[in-house]
Amino acid sequence: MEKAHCSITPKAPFDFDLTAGYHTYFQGHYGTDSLDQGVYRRLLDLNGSLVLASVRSVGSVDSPELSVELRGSGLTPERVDLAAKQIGWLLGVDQDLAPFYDLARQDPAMAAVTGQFHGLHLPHTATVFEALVLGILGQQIATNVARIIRTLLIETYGPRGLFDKIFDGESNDEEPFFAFPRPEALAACPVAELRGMKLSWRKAEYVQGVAAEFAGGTDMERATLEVLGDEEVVNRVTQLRGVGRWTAQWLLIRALGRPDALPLGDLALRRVVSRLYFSGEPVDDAQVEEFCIPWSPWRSYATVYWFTALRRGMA
DNA sequence: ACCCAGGCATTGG
DNA sequence: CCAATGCATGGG
Repeated sequence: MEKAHCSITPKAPFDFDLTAGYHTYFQGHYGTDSLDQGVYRRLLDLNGSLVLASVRSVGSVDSPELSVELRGSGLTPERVDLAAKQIGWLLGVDQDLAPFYDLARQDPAMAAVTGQFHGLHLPHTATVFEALVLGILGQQIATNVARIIRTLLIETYGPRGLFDKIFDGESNDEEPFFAFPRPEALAACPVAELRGMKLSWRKAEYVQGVAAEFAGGTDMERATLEVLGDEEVVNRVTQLRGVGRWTAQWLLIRALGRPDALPLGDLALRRVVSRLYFSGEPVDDAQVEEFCIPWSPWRSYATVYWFTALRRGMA
């Protein structure tokens, strides 16, 4: 077991606790990610070998700096660099929040939200596959139910590594960490077995199908989708069974970091827009879409900040 | 016991 | 092309 260190300089403003916390749904632990005592941890799957990254802030919101400790084997300089890139991507460190904040200033409700959550960047998933599977697992069910199901899938089929929990120290207190399941692992898993993950037949079929697509080589990897326009990405991923416009829009936000996606159909989005802007009167998707026109081309940011307000009890 | 929750595909008009 | 329906699970 080798150890290596590196540092990352996010684009300011960057609030580490908020951003890592959003990634874990403001729970100490959510699926593959944990935020504990100011340390964000994630088991990276670097070309098939497992590296535990422990990240903490050594700067401030306006002068951010992250210290990363890596543990694993084969930590060559190239792989350390790759790990740093992945951590940076997971935490969205390169995003420039300024244009969105400028727009938010014109809206009192949003100005309050961006004031409260100043420095929140939009976290990303490690892969397109991860965003798709998490999306499917989250369809139409309550977030806490989704959390149970996602965690079960990850801890059953995800690559597992045992690591000392102490940051930058040694102890005999080892703890298991999980990376997101690889496509091959889920593709090899019969639908009947996936149903044991508290999935409906339908969702088990969706997950199996998406896994088979990615295990067999696909034209939907991030490198491929990256060069396409939003619409073209949506057209392509909605070809997959189980992936509709809601999942596709969340994929644009979470897996590709697109700034202007809008997950219409999302009940929570309707609820938060209703509460913040329509005095709690119910709104439908058409009203949400119309209302969000002025937020373009920053609708992903508006969406994530509204969700944060909702999750943190501001709406 | 019910009803709803950060949808989707399928089916029937 | 729009509306209705089944689906799994856990919490209110």
